[in-house]
Amino acid sequence: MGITKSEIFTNQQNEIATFAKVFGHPARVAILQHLFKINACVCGDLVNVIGLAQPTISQHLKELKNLELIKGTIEGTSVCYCIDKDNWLNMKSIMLKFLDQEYTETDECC
Amino acid sequence: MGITKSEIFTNQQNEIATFAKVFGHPARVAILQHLFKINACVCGDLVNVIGLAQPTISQHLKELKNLELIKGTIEGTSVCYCIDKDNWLNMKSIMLKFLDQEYTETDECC
DNA sequence: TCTATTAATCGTAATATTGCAATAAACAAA
DNA sequence: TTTGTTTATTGCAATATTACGATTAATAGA
Repeated sequence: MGITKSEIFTNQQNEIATFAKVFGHPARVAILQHLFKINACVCGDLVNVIGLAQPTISQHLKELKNLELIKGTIEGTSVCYCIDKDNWLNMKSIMLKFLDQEYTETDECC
Repeated sequence: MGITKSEIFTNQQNEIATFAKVFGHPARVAILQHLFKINACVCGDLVNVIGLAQPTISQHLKELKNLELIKGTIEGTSVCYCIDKDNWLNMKSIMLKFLDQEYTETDECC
């Protein structure tokens, strides 16, 4: 039905999935990598850098803003985007708990 | 159009997005957490543990198998699933490179 | 062989996502 | 005010995802 049954999962599981989902598109990965790389705010060159239409980029930026992974400051007619460092670290710690799970190999295993 | 323009992104960006996408559903997060937790193979109790219908679980397992994050061994009438440890570590190192990007705060930043 | 058990596949409905043209909104500068 | 620049929003078409009933396939055990 295209609808995820979030209510049968824990908050932690839904949170991990929500963060992962936003990274599940290469354009959003590219946007974040660019923001890290230039090490400063981006005012408007993302459309040229990524290569998708302006409304499409704007939509991807909105999803990143919704999770507060980036923040945008209005500078005249343009908007200045950068990584929201605190929230990025918070997300990272949640994702690391998931990725770093330990698995003790046992004989029972296939 | 619902179709991702993978060709305009780097292999690395697409790879990150592909892994992230599979973690972008709480059922798959829950399946993986269960496989880590019981620390052995699971032979068929996933449907009871997760709470989704058998065809749905089977479909999620298939996606995890496609990325080789889990492997299944046939044991009589049932199938035994466990984490593919080597490939998990490989995925982890790819994801960590993305999550661990350093951001040196500068004065130019908003 | 027949029956029960388990997991995969097929088919389909409902919903979500992606992408962009067109447009709107907000502001700077002439 | 008018014009140009930049970003957000709207609306829509195409495709993807999620979920599950029905069915199939494979095998164990009676």
